[in-house]
Amino acid sequence: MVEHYTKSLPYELELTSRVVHEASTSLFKQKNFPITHDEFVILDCLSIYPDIIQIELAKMILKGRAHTGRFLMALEEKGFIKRTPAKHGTKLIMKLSITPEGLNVYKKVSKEIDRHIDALHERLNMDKIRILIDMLHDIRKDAYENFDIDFK
Amino acid sequence: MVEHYTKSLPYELELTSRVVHEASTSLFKQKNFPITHDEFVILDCLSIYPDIIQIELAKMILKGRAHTGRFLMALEEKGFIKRTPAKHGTKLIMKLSITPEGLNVYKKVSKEIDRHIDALHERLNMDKIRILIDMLHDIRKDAYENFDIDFK
DNA sequence: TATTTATTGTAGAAAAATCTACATGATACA
DNA sequence: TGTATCATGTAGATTTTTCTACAATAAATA
Repeated sequence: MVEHYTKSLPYELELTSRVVHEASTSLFKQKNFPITHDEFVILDCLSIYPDIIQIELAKMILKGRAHTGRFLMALEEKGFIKRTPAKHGTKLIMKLSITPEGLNVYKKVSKEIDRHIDALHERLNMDKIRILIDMLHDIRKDAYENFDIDFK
Repeated sequence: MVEHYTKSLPYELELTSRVVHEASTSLFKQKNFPITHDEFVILDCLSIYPDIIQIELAKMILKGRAHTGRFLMALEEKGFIKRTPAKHGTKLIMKLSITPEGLNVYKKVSKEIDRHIDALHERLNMDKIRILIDMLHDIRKDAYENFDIDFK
């Protein structure tokens, strides 16, 4: 039994996430990347799922639909993605695609971030990381089952 | 090596933390607790470290000093804590103490939260949790060593 | 054909989180 | 004694995040 909330796993997660977020922000600022951390996440998603639709993207990054739209707007204004009408099965959707400039930026930022993640992996041992990530999935599953969570 | 940032441990942490945060918010709302999640965290810290000073508290919860002051203001307005001048070694500081009403609320909320944390523990196995928490500490340590992080 | 549903764009407002700045009182120290 | 430092209180502004709302378009369906 854990005595205090601030020593519990959920709170430790919160703290760690905040620190990691701060580290990220600091890196993006220091390196003067032309995108934000959130925008990078979107580029990463698009590079994995080239055919993802906006609603799915929103679910994936756990942001609201409108909010996600804003990120996309910003990315498009910067010329890093394009939104073009396309067929998705029978439905018409806006296909999100990374532009060549977007891909450049994405690769540049990725490279930098990979360096840090690799360093982390060297410290932490890959098997444990695998276990950890599985646990994180469990925790999320648990939360979704027991609480009313939606991210609209 | 992890191929994509959104599959990496740092990002998984971020996602999980967001979900947990949402779950928390949902619980506090549903149960109509008279404090917010952040305020609960502060009560928890105070119950562990009754002699903590504001600056240390701020560091502990990873918020800025002024921001922390605001939380304390709110808690004091609600009558859940008191701030009284006191000696801290040779220095004069404001001693933060939980009022009886504050303690009641803290206990009530704790009890509810413990139920959920216990449930999580049943699913996750205590040894693994220990390992996980240690890893989280490592990750934070890593971040502090490699980035310029301060939370002012 | 008329209505409903799905996907998206985008503005505006609101809420939450954070930062900057200044002030106070007291001790430390040069 | 004068200056620096520490811990604090608190206002105001800014930034970030999120939500609400409305509009448009096209496909599904009744």
